[in-house]
Amino acid sequence: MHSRAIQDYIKVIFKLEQGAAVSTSAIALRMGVSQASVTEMVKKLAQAGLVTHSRYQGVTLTGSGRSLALEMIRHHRLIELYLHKALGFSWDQVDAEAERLEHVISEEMEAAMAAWLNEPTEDPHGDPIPSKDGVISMIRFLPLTGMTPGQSVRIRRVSDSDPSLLRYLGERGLYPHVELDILSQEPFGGPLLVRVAGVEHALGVGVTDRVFVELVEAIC
Amino acid sequence: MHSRAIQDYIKVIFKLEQGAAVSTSAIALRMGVSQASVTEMVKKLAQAGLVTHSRYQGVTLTGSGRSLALEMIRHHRLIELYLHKALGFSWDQVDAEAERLEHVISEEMEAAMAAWLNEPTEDPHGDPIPSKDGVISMIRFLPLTGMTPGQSVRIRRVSDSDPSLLRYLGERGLYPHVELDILSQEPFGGPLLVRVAGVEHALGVGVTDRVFVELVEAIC
DNA sequence: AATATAATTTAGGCGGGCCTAATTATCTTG
DNA sequence: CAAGATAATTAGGCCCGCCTAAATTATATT
Repeated sequence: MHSRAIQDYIKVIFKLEQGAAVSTSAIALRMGVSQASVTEMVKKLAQAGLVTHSRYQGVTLTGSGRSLALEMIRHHRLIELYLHKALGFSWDQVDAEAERLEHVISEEMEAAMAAWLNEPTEDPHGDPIPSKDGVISMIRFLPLTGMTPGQSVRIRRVSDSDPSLLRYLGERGLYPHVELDILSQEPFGGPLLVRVAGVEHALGVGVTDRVFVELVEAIC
Repeated sequence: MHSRAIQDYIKVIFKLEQGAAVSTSAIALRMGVSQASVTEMVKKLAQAGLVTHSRYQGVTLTGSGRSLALEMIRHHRLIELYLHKALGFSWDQVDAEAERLEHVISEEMEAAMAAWLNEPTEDPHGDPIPSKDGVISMIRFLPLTGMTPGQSVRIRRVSDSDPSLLRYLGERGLYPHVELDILSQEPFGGPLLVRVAGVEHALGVGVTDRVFVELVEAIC
């Protein structure tokens, strides 16, 4: 079994990997450790066959590295959704709890939660849950920043990195699958005016950059 | 926060402590580590104010050591019961899962499970669940070994140390709160004959030593 | 092409938790 | 009571995952 540290590194590498290899400094920044620690750990990961690495070039996940990452992400997002649906956690609390639980749950617990949730495909923030055999939706949604007045959009995903942003959104009913009308965009970095369930909100760029949407087909 | 290793040691010491101080060798045996490791860790526990220790004498939990032990035990047993009731785990599976989960759940998760379970006081094996403020039932039940024919008894607790024993008991409906009639005791270490829900079973001493009961008041 | 700057790696150290082997304290018994 | 047996401790090492400081390699600029 891979250590908790290894699991965390692999998850971070997966999230940073966008086609290209990942730099050690990017990993160090995201993990909050020194670059030297990353270099050292990367050697261990390569040793274990989880990544490929050539000195001074970046790091790339191997097949088994990717599998491990997806397993951890599946655990994490299933746990988030389970805590929300079964135990009444609010969506800003679930990430921290899942971060610790994801490393210790058994296959049986994963399966039991997935069954209870009816084999779900997305977590409370709209992030896709990989299937047991490692299939994950790769759909990219559009940032709310940049939508033009007159459009109707549906929220599909929200950044889960800041609990206070989640509380802010929650208080205004801005959850995945909720529809918005884009009313207007104030200039010079001003807010985006939107209408949700008949109520208007002025959303700053710090919000709209972290909310992702799809266009709603006009009903003709 | 105390490390997982510290939490495990404290739990073991609590379980071994029966009025008297606990020897390092007893801890080593139970933890499956060398005595040297125990000596070393005991120093750390004393340092942290969790135990008192004088060289070559045993170890005794302090107030905060006892609190920590009870907190871990509360986590463990709540998790066992939750997995059983909410996720359909069988009672022989819950211990292993709880052993890992008990170290990582938050206060919120503990509270949410306890509320969902309606503030329970015993786990699936009949072991008492300490309350949030550290109160735990100290009732000792009688080993089924030694009950005399003609008595009616109610199972109250079962040793959870052997999953195969739990499966054996489960297959025969021998759960806590089930009533038995003691029919006869075969001599020379022979089996105890009991009747459960109209069905007779011959239970070996390896079973009856690990099942604990209370007498059922006769209905006059 | 030469050099400054930035990224990466190596060197050497530290604490946690474990080990074996050697030593010391306590208990038991002739 | 002394000697052997047993229990507990110390000494010295190992692996993991982290650190800082120093060296090395890549890249960007002139």
